[in-house]
Amino acid sequence: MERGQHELTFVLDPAGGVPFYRQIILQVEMAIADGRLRPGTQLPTVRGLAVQLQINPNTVARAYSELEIRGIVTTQQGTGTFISDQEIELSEAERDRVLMRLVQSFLATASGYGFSIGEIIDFLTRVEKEQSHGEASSS
Amino acid sequence: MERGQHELTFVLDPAGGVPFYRQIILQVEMAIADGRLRPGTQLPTVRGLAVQLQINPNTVARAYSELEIRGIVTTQQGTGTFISDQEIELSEAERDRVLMRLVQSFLATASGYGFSIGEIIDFLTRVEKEQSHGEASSS
Amino acid sequence: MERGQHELTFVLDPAGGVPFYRQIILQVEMAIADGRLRPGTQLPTVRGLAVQLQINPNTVARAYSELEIRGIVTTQQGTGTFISDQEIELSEAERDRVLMRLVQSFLATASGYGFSIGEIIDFLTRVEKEQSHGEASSS
Amino acid sequence: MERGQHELTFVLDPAGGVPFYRQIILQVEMAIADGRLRPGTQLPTVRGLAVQLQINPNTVARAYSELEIRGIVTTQQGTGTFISDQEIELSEAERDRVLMRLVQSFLATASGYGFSIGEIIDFLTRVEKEQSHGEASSS
DNA sequence: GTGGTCTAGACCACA
DNA sequence: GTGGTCTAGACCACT
Repeated sequence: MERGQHELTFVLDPAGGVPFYRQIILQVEMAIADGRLRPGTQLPTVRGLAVQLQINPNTVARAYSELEIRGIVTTQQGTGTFISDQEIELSEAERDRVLMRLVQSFLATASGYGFSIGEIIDFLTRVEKEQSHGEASSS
Repeated sequence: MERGQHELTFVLDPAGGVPFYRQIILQVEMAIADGRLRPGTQLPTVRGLAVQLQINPNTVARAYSELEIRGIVTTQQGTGTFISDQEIELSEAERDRVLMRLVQSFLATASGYGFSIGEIIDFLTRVEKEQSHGEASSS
Repeated sequence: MERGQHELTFVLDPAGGVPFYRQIILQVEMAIADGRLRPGTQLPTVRGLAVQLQINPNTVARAYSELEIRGIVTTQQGTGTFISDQEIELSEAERDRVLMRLVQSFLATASGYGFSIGEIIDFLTRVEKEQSHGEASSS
Repeated sequence: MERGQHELTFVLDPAGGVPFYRQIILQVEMAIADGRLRPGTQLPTVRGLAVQLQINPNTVARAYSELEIRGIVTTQQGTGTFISDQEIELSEAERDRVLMRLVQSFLATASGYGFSIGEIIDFLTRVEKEQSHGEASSS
């Protein structure tokens, strides 16, 4: 039985114009979002991932460094890079306000492309199902 | 689930790395595929849209010129830019890819604040209800 | 009459072990903190500052890029780098909590070095005076 | 304004780029200059301090060894590390430089959240009052 | 002209 | 072994 969503393998798409370092960042973020990467987990070493992805170590370092600035990972000189504890403690009210702002800006963008809220909800629901599916089948 | 919007409003997202001119192109294309923009309709003037979006007129001009090269719009010197008769086909997969990109970057941000997909869906559902209420009473 | 604090000139100290890019970041932050740099102001161009400081453009770019990730500056492709509008709107209660956290961690560190709160207040008061002095004398 | 603290507690700041071993060295030096650490006093064991600070024992060892090289502490095999008789002079300017560095990085962060120096001073003054109250009642 | 990305490679600092 | 900094230089994309 494959372990599915629980393994983290980075894949780069040279086409599409999305820069490598941004692809790495996105994949780390998504992996955290759906639970494949948990706080404390060590990321691949800069050099290791560079070899695996066949790219320059600087490019990996850049991705990791941006993740660190955003507080998503923590890096310890000479030790490695780890997923942070992610404690953005916000009060309930504050959380709602933040979510409101995020959603509003997202909806504005999405509706510029002609997507309706209903469509977006459908899409998210599908994504959610896939996620829980992955978790359920891998245990 | 019903699709699309009834008005055409350009929205630029400075983040995400997608260049402005490409965002404009995509939004025009999707609006045509959508039926929000019909053949013969005039697009905003270069200068007008530039002011509205707070960007350099050259950027708008570049988007329009690329749209013209693709045969999607026609420019009439001194008159304006108009949607041509050209059909635009956007497969469901195409649309999904765009939505996927939008949703991914949104989810990445939101999960950084500790919001789960479920939570976001709930929130969106609430927003949707409010909206349909608003529409119902205003029609 | 010299304009004093109102001019922004970057100075790098090769000694001291503080990396160049961090020195640049610090100087931008301090300039914002004491009002020499206001929202909307354009920073020197990457290449321009690199020449002026006699360092590699990449190093300046790195500093700017970190400032952008932190939301302190905004960069527009092909246009330049600008001080952001800095709208971190927080409720009063939230503000207090954030300040409390910042101060606590700062005090913990400072007291590790043997500084008392009184000493720190004295120091800050001196800094504040110098700032208002600068502003007053330059008008 | 009275100076210093009565207890010696090491505090590490992972941010700011100052390596751990150097932070430890500085804190020991300042504690000696301060009178919080007197000749003959035993420092925490390498292993003990490492556990307490949640860092690698090698890092503590490196700090101690550098302190020994400078003649500031003496290591007695199998017994421990002790403060030597060596006087440490820290000029006012020296102290100020350290405080300046601490305050600068703190102000940069705080001003990023929109806090002014005045506000911070007010807050610190309140904290100071509470502390002296606490001390008064507990003595 | 502006900034962005990536490479190659050197050298350093930390654990 | 780990990550961090800096350089030099190429090439691209946007305004």
